[in-house]
Amino acid sequence: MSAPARPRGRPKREDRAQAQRERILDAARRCFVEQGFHAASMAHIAETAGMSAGLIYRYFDSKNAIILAIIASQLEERRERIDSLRDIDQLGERVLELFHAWRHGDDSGMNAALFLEMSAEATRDAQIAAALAASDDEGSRQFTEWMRREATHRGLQPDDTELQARRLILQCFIEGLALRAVRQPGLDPAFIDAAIRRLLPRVFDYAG
Amino acid sequence: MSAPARPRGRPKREDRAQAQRERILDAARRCFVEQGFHAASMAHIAETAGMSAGLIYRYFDSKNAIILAIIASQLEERRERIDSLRDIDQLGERVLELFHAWRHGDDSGMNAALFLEMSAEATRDAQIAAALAASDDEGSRQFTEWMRREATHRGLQPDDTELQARRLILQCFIEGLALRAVRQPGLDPAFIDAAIRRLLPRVFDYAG
Amino acid sequence: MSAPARPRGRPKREDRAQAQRERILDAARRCFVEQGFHAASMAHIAETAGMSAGLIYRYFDSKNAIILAIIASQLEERRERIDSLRDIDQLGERVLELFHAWRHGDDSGMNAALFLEMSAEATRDAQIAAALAASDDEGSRQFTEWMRREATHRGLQPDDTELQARRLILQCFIEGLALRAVRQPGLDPAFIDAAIRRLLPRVFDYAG
Amino acid sequence: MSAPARPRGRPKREDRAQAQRERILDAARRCFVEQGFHAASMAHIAETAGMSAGLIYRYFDSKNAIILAIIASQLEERRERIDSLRDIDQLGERVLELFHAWRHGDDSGMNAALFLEMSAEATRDAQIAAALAASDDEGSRQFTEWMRREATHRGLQPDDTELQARRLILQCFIEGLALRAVRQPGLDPAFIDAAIRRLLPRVFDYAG
DNA sequence: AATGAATGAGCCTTCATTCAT
DNA sequence: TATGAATGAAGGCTCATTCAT
Repeated sequence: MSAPARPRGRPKREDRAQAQRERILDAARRCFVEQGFHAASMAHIAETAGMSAGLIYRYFDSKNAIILAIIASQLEERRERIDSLRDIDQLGERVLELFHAWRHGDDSGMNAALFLEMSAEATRDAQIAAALAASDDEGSRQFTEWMRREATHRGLQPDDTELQARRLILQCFIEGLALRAVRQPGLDPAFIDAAIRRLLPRVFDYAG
Repeated sequence: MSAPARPRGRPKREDRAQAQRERILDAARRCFVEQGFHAASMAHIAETAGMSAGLIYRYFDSKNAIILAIIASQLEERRERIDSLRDIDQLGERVLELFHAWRHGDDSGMNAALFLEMSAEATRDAQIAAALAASDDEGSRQFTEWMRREATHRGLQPDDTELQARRLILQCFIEGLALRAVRQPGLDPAFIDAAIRRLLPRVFDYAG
Repeated sequence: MSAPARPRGRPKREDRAQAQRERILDAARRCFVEQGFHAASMAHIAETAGMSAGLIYRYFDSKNAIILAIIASQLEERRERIDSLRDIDQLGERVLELFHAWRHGDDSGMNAALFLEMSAEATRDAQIAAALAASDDEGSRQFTEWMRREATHRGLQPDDTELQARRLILQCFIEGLALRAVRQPGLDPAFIDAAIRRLLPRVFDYAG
Repeated sequence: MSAPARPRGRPKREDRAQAQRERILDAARRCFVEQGFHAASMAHIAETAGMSAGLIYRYFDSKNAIILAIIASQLEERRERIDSLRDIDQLGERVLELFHAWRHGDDSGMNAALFLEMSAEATRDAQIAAALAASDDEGSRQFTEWMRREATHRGLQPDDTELQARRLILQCFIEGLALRAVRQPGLDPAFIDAAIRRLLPRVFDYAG
């Protein structure tokens, strides 16, 4: 009864450590975005985080551990993003928002270049590959569930094959937007909006 | 008979130099695919190319110059790919072929991880960004032209806005497949084929 | 009854400090044996001692001070070992016991590798060199005295030159056993026992 | 026929590489003697060798490889020392010479502190332990053979147990001298000579 | 008295690049 | 043209030591 409480008094130790970890992750994200995983040095990350290089190693075992932590945090965000997805009308907005976040980065450090690089890195790092695969699996399941609920809500009963095809199309389209965000930073969002409005009704079989 | 008949009396000098450059680029492509831009060392590239590290610098100013040259060569390939695109029925096949090449690599060293990494690199390197942007522009124009010809051939006259939306959707979908190739190397091609067969008719407004 | 009766009213302060010092020295000995002087980290010593790294510095000025203290404590042990040496028949047993202690370590942390390492360190550290030299001097004197008593007891009167030669031979043999303990950890003690039984009578001129 | 010759012309490549390796080993030996294995930095070794730190890695895989190479070279020397051992009268001289070399170092870098430290290191490094064990085995065999020849020459036929005991006594004595060389650098060689003259006849059962 | 967060110097190693041959 | 030895600048990481709490 008294254990999980401790709201008052002193959060201290644990909390501070967590704050430091966040500080490091924030700095690392910024550096990775600017320079890439390999080009960003621990010294630069430390400087960005406003601490000594050695101190980072009290909170992370290695540079690779930082990369993995960043990946984990981004996966967490994606989970929340899908979780909070309401009806189908909101989907388009959300995709557009994602494009914005990818281009400019948001508070959470979501960024398209980082997304691409970590994906490429999966080819060479088994830990990263495993983390991404696990996350993709969960994300797919989550999104498929959402699609099913949506369809039911509209009185439809699409079979699983159908749903999986829709999911793959959407997933590729959205992830393809990450590439656009990176390679065509000046791309007009209105243009993307138009494409979304054209694509979604056709994918979900309803009159746009 | 004796080779493609080099214009007589012509400087064989330049040919040799060009051959050396190709040899280096081939080796570099292979190394970059295996290890990534930054992790691949000049020594390893030289070894793969069967020459000394120093010699590479007679043909390329720096490691970065090699990266740029590889990007340029890949753009060239894309041009050819679009150029040789025939009717709309072929489009699906081609996309599937591309997915295969991305996953397993083909002779030309086309590879999804490399594609992602070079895209991410554009964020940090102006030269790369410019090269990619120029190529994307050309590719878009090329593909739009192809779509227009196709439509005309089928007795339609889609307006430009329409065509651009279609192009963006397709581009994102295809480039998104690069991410799938990298993050989900075990993905069944038949599944992708199904998605393509579902997507294309809807994008191009014809009965699949 | 209540412990060895600490002089009444005396500062228990100093006792506690002494206890802490011992705790640290014990831990350090263990770590040095396992990893060597330089490879053993203060953090590891602290952990082994069950205290924080910072606290060690309240009791020792530096890592080097710990090393010196350990050396001093081992010299003290040697003094006791020679002091308690009875007749010549016991000498062989004692040497064998020493070999065992060197190989497996005993409570006091006596260990051959540590012995060798501290000897080598004397080459580079004047303080260590001085401490070892002083101790060796005392040990030699002590042992020579013991030999003289022994001889007298058996009705002999060996001259000093004679005694010094014997001492040097024995000292080298015994210290050489430290090297064997380290380089040949599987060496059969019975074999060493045989060598001892052969050597001692010849060195001390009596019928084994 | 022509292969192994190549005395004239250009030794070049191979020879230069070997010379560089020697240069590095010499420098490393000096540094290790001065500062110990762990305390000696690659930078310092490089400086002593008159080259850049990076270059060392063209000739040795790691710092540890240098240590192993030094050990190997010292073992080689020992082999030659035993090989060239003639009659028993020479043995005493040789032991004394060894003591000198240990104290002052000779061309080959033989040095007692280094000998002790590498022995201690065997406790923690399996590769070193294996190298030393193999060498000790060979050395013992070699020396036992020499003793047998010697005995035969003098018309004796000691059994193997006998020879092994003698060998162990001598080995310990000699290796113990290494400790003396380190801990008592001012020790008078005449004194050691006396001990040797007293020990050898007793160990080999002849009238000194 | 005790903690452990924090620092900064230094370590081993790698690598793009240059240059004498 | 071609080699590969050589360099020097980092890079990731460790650790003795200090200090605020």
